Amino acid sequence: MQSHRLPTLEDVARVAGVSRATVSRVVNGVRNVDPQLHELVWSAVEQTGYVPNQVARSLVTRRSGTVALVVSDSETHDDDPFMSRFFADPYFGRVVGGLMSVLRPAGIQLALQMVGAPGHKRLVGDLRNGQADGAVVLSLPARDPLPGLLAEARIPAVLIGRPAEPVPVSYVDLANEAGAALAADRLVERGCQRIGMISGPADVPASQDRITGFRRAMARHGHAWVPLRQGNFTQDSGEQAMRSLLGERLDGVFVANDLMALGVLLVLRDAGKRVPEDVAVVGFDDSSAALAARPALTTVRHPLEDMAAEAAKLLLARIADPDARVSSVIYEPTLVTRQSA
Amino acid sequence: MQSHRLPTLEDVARVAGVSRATVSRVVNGVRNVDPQLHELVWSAVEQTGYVPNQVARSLVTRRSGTVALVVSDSETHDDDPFMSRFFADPYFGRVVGGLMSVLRPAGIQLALQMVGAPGHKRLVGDLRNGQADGAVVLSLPARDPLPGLLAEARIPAVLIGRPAEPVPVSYVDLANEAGAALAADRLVERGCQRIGMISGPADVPASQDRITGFRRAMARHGHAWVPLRQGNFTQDSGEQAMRSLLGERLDGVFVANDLMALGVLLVLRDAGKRVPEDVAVVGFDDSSAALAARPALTTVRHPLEDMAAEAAKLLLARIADPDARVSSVIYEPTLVTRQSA
DNA sequence: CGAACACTGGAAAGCGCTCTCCAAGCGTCC
DNA sequence: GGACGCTTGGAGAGCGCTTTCCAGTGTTCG
Repeated sequence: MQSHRLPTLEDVARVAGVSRATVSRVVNGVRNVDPQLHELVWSAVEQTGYVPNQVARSLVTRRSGTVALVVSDSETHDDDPFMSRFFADPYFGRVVGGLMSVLRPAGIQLALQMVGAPGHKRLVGDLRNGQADGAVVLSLPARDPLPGLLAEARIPAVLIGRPAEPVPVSYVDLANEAGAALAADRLVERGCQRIGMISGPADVPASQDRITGFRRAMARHGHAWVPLRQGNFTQDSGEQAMRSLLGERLDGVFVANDLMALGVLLVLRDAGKRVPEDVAVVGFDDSSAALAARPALTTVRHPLEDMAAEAAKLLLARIADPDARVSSVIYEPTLVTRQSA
Repeated sequence: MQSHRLPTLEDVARVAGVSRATVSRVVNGVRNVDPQLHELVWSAVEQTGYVPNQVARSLVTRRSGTVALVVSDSETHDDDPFMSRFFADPYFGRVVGGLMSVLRPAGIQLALQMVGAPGHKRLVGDLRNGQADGAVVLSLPARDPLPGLLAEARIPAVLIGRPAEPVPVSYVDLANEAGAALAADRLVERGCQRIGMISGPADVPASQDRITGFRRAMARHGHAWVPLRQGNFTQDSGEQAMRSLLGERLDGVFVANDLMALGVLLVLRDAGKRVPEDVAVVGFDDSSAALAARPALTTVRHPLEDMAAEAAKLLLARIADPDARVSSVIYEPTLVTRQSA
C-alpha cells in the first residue's frame, strides 16, 4: 500500500495549500510563520508521512549531520589479520561507545571510514565535499600524514591519542607518562627491588610515553636501569616477553597493557612464581580483562569512553566554530589497586 | 594555498574544454568516449584535483554507496549503562570487523545507526530516501518490530541473528541448538552425572535456542531434568548464577557465553572446586576470554566475523537485485576443546 | 555518389531541498 | 490620510551531479 515515490516537500505543500518554502520553514522551525499555517503544515506532514530527504538537504546546506570515525591504517592489506584483531579488541568498541554517547543525543550519525595512505586524497576530498562535517581520527601507524592533511584542508578533526609529530589538530589523550609513573611508584612502594617492564611497539607515541614515564619515575626512585622487553600489545607477545624476562629474577614488572599482562600472569604461574608475593604485576588500561584475571590485576585506569566522548564534544564545538582555537584535553590516569601488586 | 571552493565537474569541463556531461561520462567510465578526450579529461581531473561530490551524486542516482549498521535497542535511555556494555563487548567489534572485510573492498561505507522504537519511522524514511542503500540489523530487544518495518518498506536488509517472529528478511545465524548439543555431548562423554546450565536472558532467541538445544540433547542422554539459572551474559551474572548453583553439587555445567563462564570459573575456584576434575565447564562463543581463562575454556565456537561477512555479502546481493529471494545462512558451530572440559 | 547508420559529445532537464530576494498586507506614526 | 516599517508567504535560483535527448560527424553500403 506504499506508493513507490516518497512524498516530497512539494507534495506536502500541495496538501497544505502553501508553497514549498513555507513548508521548509515550518519543518526547520525558522522565521515567524503564522501559527495557523504552522499547524496546517504539520498536519499535512503527518498525513503524507513526509520525511525530509537528508541527501538533498545536505547538498544545499553543506552540512551532513554526520561525523566520520576514521581508522587510519597506512599500510594494511585488505584482510590483514591485524584489522580483525583491532576490531575484536574492546578498544575499538569503547571508543565507539564513548562517541555515540555524545553524538546520539545530538542527532548526529557516525560513519566508519577505514583508510590507508592511498585513500587519503579521496578521503580529504570527500570530507571537503561535505560527506561528513568532521572526523574523529584513530591513527594506528606511528607517523601518520593524515592529521596534517586534514588540518591543511581545514576539516574539523579531533585525534584520539596524540600525534607523533605536532600538528595543528585538537586531540584527547591520556597522560601516559604519569600513568607509567603511578605503576613505578606502586611497585617501589611494595618493596620490589628488581623491576622490569614490558612495553608496546616503540614507534607508537602512547607506548613511548609509557616507557619514558616509567624509566623516569624509576630513576627518581634510584633505579637507573630497567630491564625492558618489547611486545605488541597482544597476550601472546606478553607471554613471550615475560618468558625472556624470567632469567632476570624480577620481583616486579610493569606491563604496558592488560592483555599482555594476562600473558605475563600465565607465564609466571607456569614458572611457579606466586603473584604478587614473588613477582608483583601492574597492568595498564583497566580493561575488563584486568578484573577477570586471577589474581585480579592492579592496573592503570584508562578512561577511554570519557576520552572518546570528550573528543566528540571537541569536534562538535569545532564544527560549530571552525575558527575555534585548537585545544586538547589530557586525562589523568589513576591506579586501580587489586591483587597483583 | 587551497581555494575555498572545491573544483566541480564544471571546472574540470572548462579546463578540459569539453562539456560537463562528457566529464561525467569519463569519470564514471560509461559509454564510448574518444580515447583522446578520455585522456584529456583525466589529466584535467588530475590538474584540478577534482573529487566527485558523493552527496550530489546520491541525490540523482539514489544510491549512496553506504550501508547502515542499525543497532536496534527499543527501549534504552541515552546513557543506559547497557549500551556501554554492549560496545565494550567484543561482539560489536567482531561484527564490525566482519562487515568491513566485505564492505571495504567493495568501496562501501558503514554508517552506524542506533535507534529505539521512537526512531523507527524516521529511520525507515531516511533509508527510503536513499540515506543508505541497505541495512544490517543488530536487534537487541527480543521482539523487535524493526525488521518487519524494513521488509514492508522494501528496504534491503539482513539481520544478524534470527528474528523472534518470522519476517520476510534474510538473516544469518548460528545453529545455537546444535552448539548447545555439542556442549551437552561433551559433558556427558566426560562422564559428568549432575549437569547444570547457566543461560542468557530467556526472551532472546539465541538464548532460547541454546536452552532448548541443551535440554533436548540432555534428554537424549537420559537426563530428563537440568538445573538452570538465568544470567544476562555478563561475567557478574555468571558468578551469581554459579553461586546459586553451588548447592546442586554439579560436576558439569554449560554456560551460555564465555564471559559468564569466566565468572563461573572464579566462583568454582573460590569454592575450592577443581576444573575440570570436580566440575567441568563448557562455554560458548570462543571469545578471546576463553583462551585467556585458566583453565582455558572448552567452548563452542561462534564464527561471528564470518557470519557478519556473509551478512554483508547477502546485503550487497540484495541491493544489486532487490527482488532476489529472501535467503538465510545458518552456521554450524564447532566445539573447541581446551582444558575446562 | 547519396542515404542510412553507428557513434560521439553537447544542451538541458531535473533530483529535493534551502534561502534570498520581493511583493503583499497590515499597523503605526506624524 | 499618506508614508513608512514590519511581518509574512511566494517565486525562483541554484547546490553538483546524472542522463535523456538530439545534433553533428564519419563510415559504410546500395
